[in-house]
Amino acid sequence: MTSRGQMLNPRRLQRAPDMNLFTDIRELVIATLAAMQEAGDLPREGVGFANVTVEAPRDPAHGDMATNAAMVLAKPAKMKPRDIAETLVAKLVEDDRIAAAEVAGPGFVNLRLAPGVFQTLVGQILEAGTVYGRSELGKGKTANVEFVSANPTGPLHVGHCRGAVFGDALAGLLDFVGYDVTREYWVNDGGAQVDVLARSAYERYREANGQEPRIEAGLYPGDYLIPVGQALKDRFGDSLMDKPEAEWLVPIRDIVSDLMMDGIRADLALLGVKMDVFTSEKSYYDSGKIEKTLEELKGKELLYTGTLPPPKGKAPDEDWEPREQLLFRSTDYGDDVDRPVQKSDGGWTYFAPDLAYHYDKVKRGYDLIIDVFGADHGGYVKRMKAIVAALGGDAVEFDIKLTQLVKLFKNGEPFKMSKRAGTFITLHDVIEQVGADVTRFVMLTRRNDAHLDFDFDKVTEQSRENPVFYVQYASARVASVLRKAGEAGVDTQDSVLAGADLSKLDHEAELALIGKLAEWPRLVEIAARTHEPHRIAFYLYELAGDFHGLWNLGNDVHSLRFVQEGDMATSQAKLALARAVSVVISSGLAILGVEPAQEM
RNA sequence: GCUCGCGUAGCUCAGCUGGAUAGAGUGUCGCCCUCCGAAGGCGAAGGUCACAGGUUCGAAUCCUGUCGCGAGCGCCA
Repeated sequence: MTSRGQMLNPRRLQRAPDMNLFTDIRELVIATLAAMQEAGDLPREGVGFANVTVEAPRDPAHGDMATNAAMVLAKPAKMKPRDIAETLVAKLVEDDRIAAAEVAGPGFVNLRLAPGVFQTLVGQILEAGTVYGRSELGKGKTANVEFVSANPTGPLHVGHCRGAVFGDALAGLLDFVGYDVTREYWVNDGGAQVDVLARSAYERYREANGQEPRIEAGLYPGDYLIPVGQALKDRFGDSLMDKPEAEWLVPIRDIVSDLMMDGIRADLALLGVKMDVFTSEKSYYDSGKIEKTLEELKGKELLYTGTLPPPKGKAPDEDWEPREQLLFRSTDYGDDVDRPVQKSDGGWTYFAPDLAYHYDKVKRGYDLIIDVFGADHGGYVKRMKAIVAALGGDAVEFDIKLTQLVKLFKNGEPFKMSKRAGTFITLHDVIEQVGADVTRFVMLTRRNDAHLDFDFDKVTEQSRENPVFYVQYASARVASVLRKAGEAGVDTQDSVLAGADLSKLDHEAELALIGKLAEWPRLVEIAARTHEPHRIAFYLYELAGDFHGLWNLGNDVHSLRFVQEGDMATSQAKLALARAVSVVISSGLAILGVEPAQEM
């Protein structure tokens, strides 16, 4: 810390680490309300403050912050909103952080903060660095985010890509607010689909041995299995040729699904996604974990043998007939029907490993469990929620996020994909063409449950229309102006800038930009609570826009430029603001897994 | 038939888990570019928040119903 740091108000050291101005002022409002009760200006009986909020008004004319306290309390206090508001205003202005307060509209109390509050925040941001905005929402808690979980039957495609980016960004967000996060991939290597994979690979193996492959309908036709066939030949020579399936299915299946997983891991690495845990479905079958789980559930009376009613509303049941099955009592926990866990041939249904897997996650003791599925798996939401509700009760918070389809475009033209013809676009292709950073950011420019158009040309365009560019451009501009100032002899270290005379940041436009920075901790909390990382991306776009706006003002109003020739003190104050913007952009991008640009 | 998601400006989408005159980009129209990075800037017009009820001081937001679009729906994966 520099000696200049001592010039700052030491009170900040006692502040909460999240440095959230909104919660600070809310605490002030609530303390003031409590004092009003003390003084007899407000009844105590039945008057709680839980619904009192402090927010940034949409319209800047309404001040920096507004509270709804008077309106919320009017009814329980049996008072008129304006009466409460006026007393509140009179007391609030006594605090030196409040420059002005007034009653407005139906009973809002609009607050204008003393410029010093905002100016001080700039220094705090520089001192805190990317710690600024971390809240304690998840402190001491653990979270598990399961995502991607694509079948190991081929390379990842763009659909998986969105799930991968979303899940990883969500995990990053939870990490940022204090959760101890586990990123997990559920490997479906135990079902019939890996048998199909093995048969498909066997044909490519025959092909490598000079035979014509017999790729029947239902097998995977993709070219990606050709080198796999070659690898099998390298390993087995022709020893498996013309042998019955029973002899080669298991060894080939295990080798090939491992190979596919290697490819998937490599693709995820390209995208910058690193899983903490890969959990294998096959290992559940092999280790008897499913049987063990079901035994336990029988003890809890969650399983029973019975028959399901025929499905309603579907075409007249052709071959449907009632059968006795082992069923999971999921209707007690919000599901539509009880789910069968065992097939009539004695094998497990697909639901059985899901059940065992989620029970396992519950037992690992996470405070928060999130599944990220593609939208085509929306039908599983209720049954999964039923599992966790039945087995975890209130001890665990469980959420399922669905990611909608990605539609690919090239120059505005839809890009047709066909898995059958083998012309589907892989995640690898996308990253090769546009890069991981662009891919990640673009995937987060829509809510997870909305369709996303991904245009190969537009995402690399350099214009305001392209949010990736626009945000990166802002951080590059800051880096550029800092470089330039440094060359002119200004000391631009964060610790020095933090100690600058920040009271020089007194222009409305500068204070407004700081106001935007002040929203960061609050925004992070909302995004984390709602499990919606796209909010980070939108905020960064807005912040970049505000920054560019201030920059552009400097074209007309020279006193607003970040470098003031011959005025070291003012330059440092303004550079501190610019740097604070880039700090927040960096930490926002870090949550999303994107590197900020130093130059472009 | 049932379940889930969606429906906001011409277009693509945000919208603080109930706040004030509903925002951004793009497109359209008008003006502007010697200037820290114009890779543009400023301004204007543009809305029955699908529709109808309800909850309350207050609803795009919560509840009910209707319509439209999408996805899913018993041993498959």
